[in-house]
Amino acid sequence: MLDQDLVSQEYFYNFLTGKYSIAVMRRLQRNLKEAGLSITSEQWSIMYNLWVEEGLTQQELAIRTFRDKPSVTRLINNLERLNLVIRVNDKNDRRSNLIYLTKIGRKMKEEGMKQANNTIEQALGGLTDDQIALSHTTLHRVLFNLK
Amino acid sequence: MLDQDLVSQEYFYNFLTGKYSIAVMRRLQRNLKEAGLSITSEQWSIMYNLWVEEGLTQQELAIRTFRDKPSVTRLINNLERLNLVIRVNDKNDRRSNLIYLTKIGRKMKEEGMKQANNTIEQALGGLTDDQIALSHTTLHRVLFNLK
DNA sequence: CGACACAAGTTGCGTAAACAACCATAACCA
DNA sequence: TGGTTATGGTTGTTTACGCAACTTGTGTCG
Repeated sequence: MLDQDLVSQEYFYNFLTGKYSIAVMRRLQRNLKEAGLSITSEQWSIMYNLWVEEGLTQQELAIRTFRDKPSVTRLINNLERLNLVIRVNDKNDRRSNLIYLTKIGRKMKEEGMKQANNTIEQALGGLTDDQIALSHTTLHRVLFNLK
Repeated sequence: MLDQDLVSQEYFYNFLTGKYSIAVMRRLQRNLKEAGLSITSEQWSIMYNLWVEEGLTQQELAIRTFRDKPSVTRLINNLERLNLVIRVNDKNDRRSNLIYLTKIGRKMKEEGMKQANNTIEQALGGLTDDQIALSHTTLHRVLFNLK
């Protein structure tokens, strides 16, 4: 491969190294902070899934956030320390923890989603609905390919 | 915002939480490992920029990889320990370090780029050139918006 | 029933991240 | 020229990640 190919394919390599994603997550982090929510974007991703559905197992959260089990264990540890979620041992399968939001965690939903939507608007500004929809298809395929 | 909106907009929130990027970077990591290259995907992103152009400052590497200065400092530390790069103090501006590849680092280019291209092929399999080009436009805009 | 595979979660270790504070050198400009 | 500002890099702290190894509890099947 020639050097000029390296450069012309820069987009692909930016994708490989997470450049786009770093940009988006950093902005989300900043927006959350400015809104007075002291959670990280990673913690947000757990909270988001619980806002959609409570009582998920850590395993299920790992799948939905595409993180591994140890990462989820530690994210839940930190969220529990912040009094945003609690672990409830599953009576039917004592291996599992079911994760529930606390009152504070539930109350955070409104502002948390607002900042998420802000971030998305900032990221996608100037793009048409068609462009966005097509990228959706593409990224969905990427996830399917790599799963 | 209603709960069903949460779900229908799932794509956006996956983007926010870096789900796509995690998938790609993890695959790159795996491909590198299977090819016998013991570097992380983050280290790869530094090496890639040096394969394109040697003698960059850490500041310039930070901009090109969209990472902050401390991250680059530590990535270079680790790459130096692996004997893949060296810091050379700039005679003209003694604040700067110019980063050069070692022989080993240069030799790694071929296999490193091969695995990167493998990863991209795996990620984009089944997508048309048009789809890919459009996503390129979209992601480029995202970066522009958030820069 | 009991051995064995499997699944959920945790812990250990090395690496990487953001942010803030800091040092050294260079550039600016009054 | 001398003080202020800006820039390149490092260090400290907390958080997060990936992988491997481990514990505990469930399911399976001879």
